[in-house]
Amino acid sequence: MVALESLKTQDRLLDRQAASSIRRQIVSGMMPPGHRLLETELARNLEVSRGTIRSALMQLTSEGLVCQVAFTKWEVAPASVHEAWELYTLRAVLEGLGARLAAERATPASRTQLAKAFSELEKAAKAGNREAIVDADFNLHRTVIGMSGHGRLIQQHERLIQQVRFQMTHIGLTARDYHHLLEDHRALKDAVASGDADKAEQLARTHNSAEVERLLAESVKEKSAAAGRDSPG
Amino acid sequence: MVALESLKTQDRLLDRQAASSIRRQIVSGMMPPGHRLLETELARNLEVSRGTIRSALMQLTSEGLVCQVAFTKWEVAPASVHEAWELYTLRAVLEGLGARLAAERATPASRTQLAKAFSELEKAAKAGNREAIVDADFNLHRTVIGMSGHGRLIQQHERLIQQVRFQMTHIGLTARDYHHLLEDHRALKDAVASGDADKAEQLARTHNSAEVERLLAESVKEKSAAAGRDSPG
DNA sequence: ATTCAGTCAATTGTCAACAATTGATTATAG
DNA sequence: CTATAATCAATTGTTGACAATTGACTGAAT
Repeated sequence: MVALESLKTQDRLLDRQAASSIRRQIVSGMMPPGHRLLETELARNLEVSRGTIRSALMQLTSEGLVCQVAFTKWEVAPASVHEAWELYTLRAVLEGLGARLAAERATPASRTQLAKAFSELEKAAKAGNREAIVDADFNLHRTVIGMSGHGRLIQQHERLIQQVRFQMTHIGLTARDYHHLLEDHRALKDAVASGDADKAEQLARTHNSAEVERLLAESVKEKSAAAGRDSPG
Repeated sequence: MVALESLKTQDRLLDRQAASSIRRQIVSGMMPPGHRLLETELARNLEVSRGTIRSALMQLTSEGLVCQVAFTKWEVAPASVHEAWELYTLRAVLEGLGARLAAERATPASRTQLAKAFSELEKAAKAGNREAIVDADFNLHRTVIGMSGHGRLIQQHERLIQQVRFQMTHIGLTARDYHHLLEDHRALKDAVASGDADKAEQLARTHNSAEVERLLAESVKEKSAAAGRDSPG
């Protein structure tokens, strides 16, 4: 049976649609960090009222993509190594919990779904399609979290992913080589599918911790390079 | 030097004040789970416009205290064992991360603050003041998280605490005996203050896991008692 | 008795006008 | 020339009116 799409979906509300539109533009990099958001301009472009835009901007603020200075302005959230550090440290523990619960609750159906998500990643990696790899990567993580049966975790994780994509675009964290990426995910998938909760949690955490390490390493490199330029003598 | 209160604080915005007012009423138990929230009535009571109330309700929705059914109604969020389970599992990993970071970054000043927060709990426990104990308990956890220097963690933790208090009020989880409570917190405080990150994380996690166990144990008891009433033969 | 379309009151969703605040600009005093 | 106060345009904050949607109620057809 195909689940009938709920007619009471909230997506038809104008403020949600406006938020989706602006979110896409932020996450895709079209609107860079610090970009000023004018209610009037957005209202004109999206052909809705200012009140609707305000509602959308408030949603995006609660998602961490927009910042508000009361009585003054709205801006796209800043991107920095510290922001990225916050996201990855949070992500490590949230995905750790998700992987543990997923392993404990795996069913034949969810295992199949997980295997499928992994094979999509494999396919993308073999094709070498950069964008498809990123999508499949996030989707695999989303699948694991979805298996947890933890509503709040699922929602927070989704928000986190959007923020990670946003920061990635602007921090310029280089991609890992596909072989290691694939093996990391295979191990995680197998741990979850086999019900090894401890191992699943540990793999999910170290997977993200590794990203933090790479991030900080690159940031140190950049800093020392900048210092070298500043005072080359 | 006393920090000058920022004049640009967002608290003077009417929607924030309205949200605070409604939040207080929900967390304190005045508005029970499922209680219907009428925009017009709230607007009348708080003497602001409906638009302002809408904005407040959206904030509270993003905080997990209110639910929206589009075009139909706003309600106080449901309380249940599952909700409480979600909160405590999340809390375990978030406070685990917070305690780890706090231990890594402890300074003389923050250690003093932590010691003070603990002694407040001690004082409340000795006095046997139920409400003061709960406040001091949450405040101690807040202090640890605050030491992490992790903005997103601090914000999410604050939201989590509000939700926990709300659920506690309505699930009716009985209090632990003060002795064990105090010793748990003393151990956590000492681990953080001494910079033992691994131990701090582990203590923070098990402290919360224990609450989950108690929660589930009581829920099973209630269920079997209910089953006993239903089919006593 | 039951189903189904129509009606209606209650409620939420959207909008456009108005008020308040801010930061930049200009004018003024020293 | 600098510091300070007054002014102003741009922008956000708040409101009340209007539109759309829902769920309950009604009554006719079967």
